[in-house]
Amino acid sequence: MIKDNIKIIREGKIKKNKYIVYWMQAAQRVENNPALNYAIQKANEIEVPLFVFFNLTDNFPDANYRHYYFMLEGLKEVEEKLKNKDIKFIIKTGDVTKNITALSKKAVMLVTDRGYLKVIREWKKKIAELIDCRFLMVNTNTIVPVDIVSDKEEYAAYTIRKKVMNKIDRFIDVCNNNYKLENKSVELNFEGVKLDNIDKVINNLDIDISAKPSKFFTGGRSEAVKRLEYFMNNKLIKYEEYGSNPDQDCTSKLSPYLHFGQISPHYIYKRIKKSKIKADSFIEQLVVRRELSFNFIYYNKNYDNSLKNILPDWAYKSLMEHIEDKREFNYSLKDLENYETHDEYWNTAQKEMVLSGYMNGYMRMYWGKKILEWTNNPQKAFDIALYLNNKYLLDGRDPNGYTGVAWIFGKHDRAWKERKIFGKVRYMNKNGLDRKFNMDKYLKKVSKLG
DNA sequence: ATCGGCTCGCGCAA
DNA sequence: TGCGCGAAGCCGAT
Repeated sequence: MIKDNIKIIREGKIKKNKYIVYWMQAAQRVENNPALNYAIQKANEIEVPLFVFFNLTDNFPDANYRHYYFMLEGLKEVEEKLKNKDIKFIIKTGDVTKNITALSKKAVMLVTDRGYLKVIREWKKKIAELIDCRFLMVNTNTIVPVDIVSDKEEYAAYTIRKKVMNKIDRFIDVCNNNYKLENKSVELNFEGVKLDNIDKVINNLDIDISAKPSKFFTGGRSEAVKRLEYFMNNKLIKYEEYGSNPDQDCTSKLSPYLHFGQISPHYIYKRIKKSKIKADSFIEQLVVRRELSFNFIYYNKNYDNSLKNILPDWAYKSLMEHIEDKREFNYSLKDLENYETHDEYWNTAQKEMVLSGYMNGYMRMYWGKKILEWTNNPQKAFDIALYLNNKYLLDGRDPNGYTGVAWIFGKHDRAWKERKIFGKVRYMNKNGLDRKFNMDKYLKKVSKLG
């Protein structure tokens, strides 16, 4: 295990006690899970049993029926896979701080995976103050840990590219699979939530049910691997040319699985490399763009709220200089949410997201640029875009999502020719879509969704 | 169809 | 200090 891949959240002696707990949160998988591996190794070394714990929190910000359903499908697979390894898996509802604190009382140490969202980091900080055993986390969801890549918020992709690419080799092998637990019997005096019936589990949660589960995505690691193999065999070779093209279907669609940690980026990277297919532009997405997103939300605590503190000065200043510019169209959240604008391409993109939980990458840019154009205040536009993004996309509430929305407003981008509303922030329009793509084909594709 | 200019600032070469 | 260049562009000139 590589030292740099582990972070001690709370020091503390390793106590003589009943068990080790792996609190699974960001890495919802059994395979290629460095945190699980670490916990198993430690349990064997100290000669204690181990169990895996998952806290099913019903007040996770912006998470709704759609997200919970996909997540629980994935957790059901985790349950089966752990059972095959004779590792006990306990899911509990309720307050995460209380639950983890209670479990820690009999724990030799507490191991968790590394989530980067503010809400997760705050949970851990709070828990660290309440417990008295050792508490550490293992990096699982990026290949290179964000603070090893860089010690500051990066300006753009070109400033982070070298920093991350030349560290991949150091971390790529942390996710091996062949760890076996030796002490298997754990005595626990409580029962966890059963996952046999996902609908029943969801009915018992107090969550927003307005976004229904996606018919086009099934959660779980095996589904993710299936998609990866299909992508490699059929799409990867064309990815560089057609990957961003809305009239093609040329992407991996692995982002929801990566979001929930159902598949490891290390595994994807290795699998792609092993295929020997030239995949520079896919690796650019998987590694450079992805690590840039994590860098942004790790070093900028305003990632979900204040444009003033998110954007480079030139972009914020420029948008503000145009705040009084007349907007030709001005839509309410309801108009947008129900895809009722004058713009058929925009409506289609929004519809794709609402119906499927996914939106084509290029259309995500166009979609966001129009929200900026049609809203009388950039901050309001940012809030609306983030709200819709997080509500409907299965990969919403992800570092990539926050970064993608910020990009619309100039983050990680450069200045362009001055124009109305946008100022120097990059502009996009319908002509660009018509020029580059067969948009009728995209419209037809989405109309088939329902 | 293709191309240059637009415009800012980081990082690196010198 | 100067220079090259950057997530996916736009627009007008040729």
